[in-house]
Amino acid sequence: MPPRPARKALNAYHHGDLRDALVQAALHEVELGGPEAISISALAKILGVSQPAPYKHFADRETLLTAVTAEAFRQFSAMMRTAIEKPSKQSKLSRFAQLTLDFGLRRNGIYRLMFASRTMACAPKGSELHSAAMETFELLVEALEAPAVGLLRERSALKVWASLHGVVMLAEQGLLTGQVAHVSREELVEDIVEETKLALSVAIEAAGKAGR
Amino acid sequence: MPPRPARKALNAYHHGDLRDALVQAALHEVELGGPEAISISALAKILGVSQPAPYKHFADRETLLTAVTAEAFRQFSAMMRTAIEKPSKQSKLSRFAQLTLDFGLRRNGIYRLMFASRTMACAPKGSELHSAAMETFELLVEALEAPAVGLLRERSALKVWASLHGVVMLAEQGLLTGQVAHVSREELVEDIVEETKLALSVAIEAAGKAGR
DNA sequence: ACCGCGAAGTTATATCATATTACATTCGCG
DNA sequence: CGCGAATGTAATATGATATAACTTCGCGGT
Repeated sequence: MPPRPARKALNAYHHGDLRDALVQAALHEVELGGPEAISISALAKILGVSQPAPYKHFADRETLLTAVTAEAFRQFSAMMRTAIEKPSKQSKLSRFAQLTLDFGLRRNGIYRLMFASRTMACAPKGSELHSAAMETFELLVEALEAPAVGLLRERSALKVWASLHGVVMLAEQGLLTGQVAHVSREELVEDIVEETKLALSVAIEAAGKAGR
Repeated sequence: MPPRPARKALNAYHHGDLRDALVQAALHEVELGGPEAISISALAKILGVSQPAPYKHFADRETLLTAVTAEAFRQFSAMMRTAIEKPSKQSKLSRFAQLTLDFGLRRNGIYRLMFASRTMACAPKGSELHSAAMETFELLVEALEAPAVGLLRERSALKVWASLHGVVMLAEQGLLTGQVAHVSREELVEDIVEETKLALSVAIEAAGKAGR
């Protein structure tokens, strides 16, 4: 999927690249106010075009949301790709996990768009959005650095993802209370990472013995 | 907190218990269409009152959403309370986990309202809503059936909750793919439960030795 | 060089939801 | 019984989504 031609501004009448500008501006809005903050008319005003102009590029608000979400996944993936390829003392999984936590809290609006909105739930398999999300998941599987024993690896990846997601959501919702509240979120995530690695290596060991 | 007086319908003019009726009707709508499906005017029409009538009971849409969410937590808690007190072959934790999964998928609209909406993120500590959510968390801690070793227990509860939440969200979003997709969600959850119990008992053992 | 088509804008407008204001009805209490 | 507070209605302002009909302009073919 080659990136859109990205034409330059043509003149005062034709914006030139309204479609892309809409997605970028929307991402910015979402970052501040979450998915529900996206308003077609507000975006049009920001970009200095008439209110119905966006409808030339997106059939409705939902369609725009979907495109924005897909773009968010691409940016997220790019960030993660960079992070896990950079040499480091920490394991790839640890970096992936910590970065996810950081992203989830710092850019919570976008995080919610990606992982907690109806938009994702409605994305049909094979859609641009669904594919972008699956690529992100593949990155996590890669970060596990486990030998390709299929099911085990995927299951571990799933559990890490699920746990990370849970920590982000609960933290954001102020539900990390009691003594747990005094443990840093980073430690909590590291805990999850270590537990996952341990469980995975034990499982692989067991699978190896059984297979022998 | 005693339940509201629940007055009977008085006459044609005064509805009698519009506030409660609004919350119940809203819950029904959310179950079908998720948090964003709540519309004040639609609810008014359904209940046969004028469009601005709801504003006598809720300052704005947000306030109504908050009340609906709190009610959802109460219903959820009541369901869980019943489930974990009923004698059964399965452990309390297992029943809690499986029921959560079931609730999260069957009544996903309400689940999202409770665990994936901005409403929760905005609830200040000490609010009716925040308290209701914390009570639910307390139930989970109880379901762990672990000796009161403080931090360890809370941390385990947190991880179970996070993982469960993640599985529900990922399942709903169609991201349980690959071979994992062929493992039933119930097995996945049981897996999480067993892993949690194991990790907790190991940790308690270790803590016991260290303390001795 | 021109012409015409289609892409990408515009203005105008319909519809609908939120929210407020001013007014009406009824409950319940002294 | 009568008065005030609670709870309803009618009317209206505001703002968002979405569509329709019209305008502008780039571009490709002749």
